[in-house]
Amino acid sequence: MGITKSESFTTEQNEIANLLKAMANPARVAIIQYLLKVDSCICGDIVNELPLAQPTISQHLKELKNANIIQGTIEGKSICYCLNKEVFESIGRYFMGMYIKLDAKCC
Amino acid sequence: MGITKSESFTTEQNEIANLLKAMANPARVAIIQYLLKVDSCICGDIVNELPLAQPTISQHLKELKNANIIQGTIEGKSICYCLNKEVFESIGRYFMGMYIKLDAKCC
DNA sequence: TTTTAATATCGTAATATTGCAATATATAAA
DNA sequence: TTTATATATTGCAATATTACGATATTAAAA
Repeated sequence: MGITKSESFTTEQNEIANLLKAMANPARVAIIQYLLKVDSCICGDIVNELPLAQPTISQHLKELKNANIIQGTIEGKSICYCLNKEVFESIGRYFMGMYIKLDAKCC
Repeated sequence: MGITKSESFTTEQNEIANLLKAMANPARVAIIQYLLKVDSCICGDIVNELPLAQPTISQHLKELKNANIIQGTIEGKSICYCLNKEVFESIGRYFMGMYIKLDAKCC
Protein backbone atom coordinates (compact mmCIF):
# COMPACT_ATOMS: atom_id res chain seq x y z
CA MET A 1 0.00 0.00 0.00
CA GLY A 2 2.86 2.43 0.35
CA ILE A 3 1.68 2.64 3.90
CA THR A 4 3.86 1.02 6.51
CA LYS A 5 2.02 -0.93 9.21
CA SER A 6 3.75 1.10 11.95
CA GLU A 7 1.22 0.04 14.56
CA SER A 8 2.35 -3.57 14.16
CA PHE A 9 5.85 -2.79 15.37
CA THR A 10 7.42 -1.51 18.56
CA THR A 11 8.05 2.16 19.21
CA GLU A 12 11.79 1.47 19.13
CA GLN A 13 11.55 -0.25 15.76
CA ASN A 14 9.59 2.67 14.35
CA GLU A 15 11.99 5.23 15.82
CA ILE A 16 15.03 3.49 14.34
CA ALA A 17 13.29 3.20 10.97
CA ASN A 18 12.34 6.89 11.00
CA LEU A 19 15.81 8.02 11.94
CA LEU A 20 17.38 5.92 9.20
CA LYS A 21 14.76 7.07 6.72
CA ALA A 22 15.69 10.67 7.43
CA MET A 23 19.24 9.87 6.33
CA ALA A 24 18.34 7.47 3.52
CA ASN A 25 18.52 9.91 0.62
CA PRO A 26 21.61 11.00 -1.32
CA ALA A 27 20.77 14.70 -1.02
CA ARG A 28 20.44 14.38 2.75
CA VAL A 29 23.62 12.28 2.93
CA ALA A 30 25.35 15.09 1.01
CA ILE A 31 23.96 17.73 3.36
CA ILE A 32 25.19 15.76 6.38
CA GLN A 33 28.63 15.26 4.84
CA TYR A 34 28.86 18.96 3.99
CA LEU A 35 27.87 19.96 7.52
CA LEU A 36 30.47 17.57 8.89
CA LYS A 37 33.11 19.29 6.75
CA VAL A 38 32.22 22.91 7.49
CA ASP A 39 30.96 22.42 11.08
CA SER A 40 28.14 24.88 10.54
CA CYS A 41 26.74 26.99 7.74
CA ILE A 42 23.68 28.87 6.63
CA CYS A 43 21.02 27.34 4.43
CA GLY A 44 22.13 29.37 1.41
CA ASP A 45 25.56 27.74 1.49
CA ILE A 46 23.93 24.33 1.08
CA VAL A 47 21.79 25.65 -1.77
CA ASN A 48 25.00 26.81 -3.49
CA GLU A 49 26.77 23.54 -2.74
CA LEU A 50 24.12 21.11 -4.02
CA PRO A 51 22.46 20.91 -7.44
CA LEU A 52 18.95 21.21 -6.06
CA ALA A 53 16.51 24.11 -5.92
CA GLN A 54 16.13 26.14 -2.76
CA PRO A 55 12.67 24.80 -1.82
CA THR A 56 14.01 21.26 -2.19
CA ILE A 57 16.94 21.95 0.12
CA SER A 58 14.62 23.63 2.57
CA GLN A 59 12.39 20.56 2.60
CA HIS A 60 15.35 18.22 3.17
CA LEU A 61 16.59 20.42 6.02
CA LYS A 62 13.15 20.27 7.57
CA GLU A 63 13.19 16.48 7.52
CA LEU A 64 16.65 16.36 9.04
CA LYS A 65 15.52 18.80 11.71
CA ASN A 66 12.36 16.81 12.46
CA ALA A 67 14.51 13.73 12.98
CA ASN A 68 16.72 15.74 15.31
CA ILE A 69 19.75 15.07 13.10
CA ILE A 70 20.47 18.78 12.67
CA GLN A 71 19.52 21.96 14.46
CA GLY A 72 18.98 25.42 13.07
CA THR A 73 19.56 28.70 14.84
CA ILE A 74 18.16 31.96 13.55
CA GLU A 75 20.92 34.50 12.89
CA GLY A 76 19.46 37.70 11.55
CA LYS A 77 17.81 36.89 8.27
CA SER A 78 19.63 33.63 7.78
CA ILE A 79 19.59 30.35 9.68
CA CYS A 80 22.68 28.58 10.87
CA TYR A 81 22.55 24.79 10.66
CA CYS A 82 24.76 22.17 12.30
CA LEU A 83 24.76 18.46 13.12
CA ASN A 84 23.58 17.05 16.44
CA LYS A 85 26.51 15.09 17.79
CA GLU A 86 24.53 12.79 20.13
CA VAL A 87 22.48 11.34 17.29
CA PHE A 88 25.58 10.07 15.52
CA GLU A 89 26.92 8.61 18.72
CA SER A 90 23.74 6.67 19.38
CA ILE A 91 23.37 5.36 15.83
CA GLY A 92 27.04 4.44 15.77
CA ARG A 93 26.70 2.58 19.05
CA TYR A 94 23.56 0.84 17.81
CA PHE A 95 25.34 -0.61 14.78
CA MET A 96 28.61 -1.35 16.58
CA GLY A 97 26.59 -3.11 19.27
CA MET A 98 24.98 -5.29 16.63
CA TYR A 99 28.34 -6.01 15.07
CA ILE A 100 29.77 -7.15 18.40
CA LYS A 101 26.77 -9.33 19.22
CA LEU A 102 26.85 -10.94 15.79
CA ASP A 103 28.18 -14.41 15.48
CA ALA A 104 30.84 -14.93 12.82
CA LYS A 105 29.23 -18.15 11.71
CA CYS A 106 26.31 -17.90 9.40
CA CYS A 107 24.13 -20.44 7.64
CA MET B 1 8.89 13.94 -8.39
CA GLY B 2 9.40 10.99 -6.08
CA ILE B 3 12.50 10.48 -8.15
CA THR B 4 15.79 11.11 -6.46
CA LYS B 5 18.39 12.91 -8.60
CA SER B 6 20.95 10.15 -7.97
CA GLU B 7 23.12 11.26 -10.88
CA SER B 8 23.73 14.55 -9.09
CA PHE B 9 25.47 12.86 -6.19
CA THR B 10 28.58 10.78 -5.70
CA THR B 11 28.58 7.00 -5.86
CA GLU B 12 29.45 6.90 -2.17
CA GLN B 13 26.54 9.14 -1.27
CA ASN B 14 24.17 6.97 -3.27
CA GLU B 15 25.53 3.79 -1.75
CA ILE B 16 25.14 5.06 1.78
CA ALA B 17 21.63 6.26 1.02
CA ASN B 18 20.69 2.90 -0.50
CA LEU B 19 22.08 0.93 2.41
CA LEU B 20 20.24 3.08 4.93
CA LYS B 21 17.07 2.92 2.86
CA ALA B 22 17.20 -0.86 2.99
CA MET B 23 17.08 -0.64 6.78
CA ALA B 24 14.70 2.31 7.01
CA ASN B 25 11.47 0.39 7.49
CA PRO B 26 10.05 -0.99 10.76
CA ALA B 27 9.39 -4.43 9.27
CA ARG B 28 12.98 -4.68 8.08
CA VAL B 29 14.28 -3.35 11.40
CA ALA B 30 12.24 -6.09 13.08
CA ILE B 31 13.64 -8.74 10.74
CA ILE B 32 17.18 -7.58 11.47
CA GLN B 33 16.56 -7.57 15.22
CA TYR B 34 15.03 -11.04 15.04
CA LEU B 35 17.99 -12.39 13.05
CA LEU B 36 20.33 -10.84 15.58
CA LYS B 37 18.50 -12.70 18.34
CA VAL B 38 18.28 -16.13 16.74
CA ASP B 39 21.53 -15.97 14.70
CA SER B 40 19.89 -17.66 11.74
CA CYS B 41 16.47 -18.96 10.77
CA ILE B 42 14.38 -19.96 7.82
CA CYS B 43 12.02 -17.57 6.07
CA GLY B 44 8.94 -19.26 7.55
CA ASP B 45 10.10 -18.42 11.08
CA ILE B 46 10.06 -14.73 10.19
CA VAL B 47 6.62 -15.08 8.62
CA ASN B 48 5.43 -16.58 11.93
CA GLU B 49 7.19 -13.92 13.98
CA LEU B 50 5.92 -10.81 12.19
CA PRO B 51 2.34 -9.72 11.48
CA LEU B 52 2.83 -9.52 7.73
CA ALA B 53 1.84 -11.82 4.88
CA GLN B 54 4.35 -14.24 3.39
CA PRO B 55 4.79 -12.34 0.09
CA THR B 56 5.46 -9.15 2.03
CA ILE B 57 8.16 -10.80 4.14
CA SER B 58 9.64 -12.34 1.02
CA GLN B 59 9.85 -8.92 -0.59
CA HIS B 60 11.51 -7.38 2.47
CA LEU B 61 14.03 -10.22 2.58
CA LYS B 62 14.80 -9.60 -1.07
CA GLU B 63 15.55 -5.94 -0.40
CA LEU B 64 17.78 -6.80 2.55
CA LYS B 65 19.58 -9.35 0.41
CA ASN B 66 20.04 -6.89 -2.47
CA ALA B 67 21.62 -4.45 -0.04
CA ASN B 68 23.91 -7.25 1.16
CA ILE B 69 22.58 -6.88 4.71
CA ILE B 70 21.55 -10.52 4.90
CA GLN B 71 22.39 -13.68 3.03
CA GLY B 72 20.23 -16.68 2.29
CA THR B 73 21.36 -20.26 1.86
CA ILE B 74 19.18 -22.93 0.31
CA GLU B 75 18.63 -25.83 2.69
CA GLY B 76 16.40 -28.43 1.13
CA LYS B 77 13.05 -26.82 0.55
CA SER B 78 13.65 -23.91 2.89
CA ILE B 79 16.11 -21.03 2.90
CA CYS B 80 18.29 -20.16 5.85
CA TYR B 81 18.83 -16.43 6.40
CA CYS B 82 21.43 -14.64 8.52
CA LEU B 83 22.98 -11.19 8.93
CA ASN B 84 26.18 -10.12 7.21
CA LYS B 85 28.51 -9.07 9.97
CA GLU B 86 30.80 -6.82 7.89
CA VAL B 87 27.94 -4.53 6.89
CA PHE B 88 27.18 -3.67 10.49
CA GLU B 89 30.83 -3.06 11.22
CA SER B 90 31.18 -0.64 8.32
CA ILE B 91 27.98 1.29 9.07
CA GLY B 92 28.92 1.40 12.74
CA ARG B 93 32.35 2.76 11.90
CA TYR B 94 30.86 5.28 9.50
CA PHE B 95 28.65 6.79 12.19
CA MET B 96 31.21 6.55 14.98
CA GLY B 97 33.72 8.23 12.67
CA MET B 98 31.31 11.09 12.14
CA TYR B 99 30.69 11.34 15.86
CA ILE B 100 34.40 11.60 16.59
CA LYS B 101 35.01 14.19 13.88
CA LEU B 102 32.08 16.28 15.06
CA ASP B 103 32.81 19.40 16.98
CA ALA B 104 30.94 19.81 20.24
CA LYS B 105 30.22 23.43 19.49
CA CYS B 106 27.33 24.17 17.24
CA CYS B 107 25.74 27.40 16.01
C1' DT C 1 8.30 52.48 4.73
C1' DT C 2 10.10 50.26 0.73
C1' DT C 3 13.28 47.19 -0.89
C1' DT C 4 16.27 43.38 -0.68
C1' DA C 5 17.83 38.98 0.97
C1' DA C 6 17.14 34.46 3.18
C1' DT C 7 14.26 30.86 4.12
C1' DA C 8 9.72 28.44 4.43
C1' DT C 9 5.30 26.84 2.68
C1' DC C 10 1.89 25.44 -0.85
C1' DG C 11 0.38 22.99 -4.68
C1' DT C 12 1.22 19.65 -7.88
C1' DA C 13 3.40 16.27 -11.12
C1' DA C 14 6.28 12.27 -11.38
C1' DT C 15 7.83 8.36 -9.29
C1' DA C 16 8.71 5.02 -5.41
C1' DT C 17 7.26 2.10 -1.63
C1' DT C 18 4.31 -1.00 0.94
C1' DG C 19 1.23 -4.77 1.36
C1' DC C 20 -1.30 -8.56 -0.24
C1' DA C 21 -4.07 -12.01 -3.12
C1' DA C 22 -3.24 -14.99 -6.66
C1' DT C 23 -0.10 -17.72 -8.67
C1' DA C 24 4.36 -19.73 -9.91
C1' DT C 25 8.42 -22.43 -8.73
C1' DA C 26 11.17 -25.78 -6.46
C1' DT C 27 12.14 -29.50 -3.53
C1' DA C 28 11.09 -33.24 -0.42
C1' DA C 29 7.89 -36.78 0.99
C1' DA C 30 4.36 -40.20 0.12
C1' DT D 1 4.14 -39.39 -10.19
C1' DT D 2 1.28 -36.98 -6.97
C1' DT D 3 1.07 -34.24 -3.06
C1' DA D 4 2.57 -31.19 0.41
C1' DT D 5 5.66 -27.60 1.96
C1' DA D 6 8.54 -23.47 1.48
C1' DT D 7 9.57 -19.51 -0.88
C1' DA D 8 9.39 -16.27 -4.92
C1' DT D 9 7.06 -13.53 -8.43
C1' DT D 10 3.31 -10.88 -10.52
C1' DG D 11 -0.09 -7.42 -10.61
C1' DC D 12 -2.36 -3.98 -8.45
C1' DA D 13 -4.35 -0.54 -5.06
C1' DA D 14 -3.15 2.72 -1.52
C1' DT D 15 -0.03 5.80 0.09
C1' DA D 16 4.58 8.16 0.50
C1' DT D 17 8.49 10.65 -1.35
C1' DT D 18 10.96 13.84 -4.29
C1' DA D 19 11.46 17.99 -6.82
C1' DC D 20 10.26 22.49 -8.04
C1' DG D 21 7.64 26.87 -9.49
C1' DA D 22 5.02 30.19 -7.32
C1' DT D 23 4.36 32.53 -3.39
C1' DA D 24 4.55 33.68 1.57
C1' DT D 25 7.17 35.10 5.55
C1' DT D 26 10.71 37.34 8.10
C1' DA D 27 14.25 40.46 9.13
C1' DA D 28 17.93 43.56 7.85
C1' DA D 29 19.20 47.44 4.87
C1' DA D 30 18.30 51.51 2.34
